Amino acid sequence: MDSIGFEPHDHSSCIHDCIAAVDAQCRTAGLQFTPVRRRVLEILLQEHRALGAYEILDRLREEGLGSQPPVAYRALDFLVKNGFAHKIERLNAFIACTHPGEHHAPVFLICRACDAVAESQREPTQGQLGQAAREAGFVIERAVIEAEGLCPKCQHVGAA
Amino acid sequence: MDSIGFEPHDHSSCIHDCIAAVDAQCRTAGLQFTPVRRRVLEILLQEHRALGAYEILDRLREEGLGSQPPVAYRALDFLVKNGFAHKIERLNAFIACTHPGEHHAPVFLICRACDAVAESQREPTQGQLGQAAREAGFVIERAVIEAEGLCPKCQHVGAA
DNA sequence: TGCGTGATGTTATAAGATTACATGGGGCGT
DNA sequence: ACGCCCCATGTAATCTTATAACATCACGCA
Repeated sequence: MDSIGFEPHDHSSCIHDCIAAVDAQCRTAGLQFTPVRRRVLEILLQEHRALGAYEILDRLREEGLGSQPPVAYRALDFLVKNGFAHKIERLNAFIACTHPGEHHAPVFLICRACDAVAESQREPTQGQLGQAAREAGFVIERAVIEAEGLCPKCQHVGAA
Repeated sequence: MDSIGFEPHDHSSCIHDCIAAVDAQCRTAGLQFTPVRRRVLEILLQEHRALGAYEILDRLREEGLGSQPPVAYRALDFLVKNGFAHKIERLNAFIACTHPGEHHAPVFLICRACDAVAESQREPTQGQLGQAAREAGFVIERAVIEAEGLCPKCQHVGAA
């Protein structure tokens, strides 16, 4: 799994590896990786784009795994809280983490043309955000960093 | 008006100055700074925190300036599009810009205890986000950078 | 067995945002 | 003055996103 998500890669093994990693982590952390939670993560992993909660819910419904919003939101809460998925605030949508379990300070690059989302990692307390916070005497606990623009592929297509 | 919003300051003059600055800018840019738009900006300026669209709508309603959601959303769209206000994605809420008209790459520091929001400016193409984008071949058009944590004042109160 | 904890099922509703269509007022060319 | 266009506004309806509240179930454990 690479840190940048725009390159082609072996997707089915990427899915399998992620599930296995999360499964192992849940075991050691004493967390219940239940069928719904696992399935939601699989659904998210099938795309390198963000899915809305209701999009996920639709798929769960088709599979008979639950039909009401709280089912999807609860699974997503679990995944997000434990760092297995992230919420993209800009899109009100969710995406699987590409570095499950690693120390977390995600940065997202969102392509406005093809909706692909790449996740990268940065130290939030360094760099310009950290500097702004230090100047203000502000203590950062979490940071949302989401850039919107064009991925390499889409820069060369319509070239809007 | 300072670039960091946690210090005490002369708030009524800050409001007045902002409105005057925006008014002048609208004049030169040929934009209509209508009563609803002006009032919404005033409402936002009265607080150094983000307000939801419906919170704003409630105040407009009390004043007889409009009662349906589109009234508030349209005014907010105008203000955001022209850089006089910003949307805080993390909160689904809006805040007046503290640097109206200046070249814009805002960074927000959101206090989770008192809800104060400070706005600072950074060059988005520099720093860690820019670096991540460059590595990925991604072209940034807009960036959402919102840090959540504790402002100086709240660090010394309950000390959660 | 009985209890507590955490996951699920289900109903209802809150909160945030947009679509669509009707109305009105100001500037401008004729 | 007239008609026209553009932009802003008024309003109803609807859609999307998210949560509250409460019942039930399964498991581990005293």
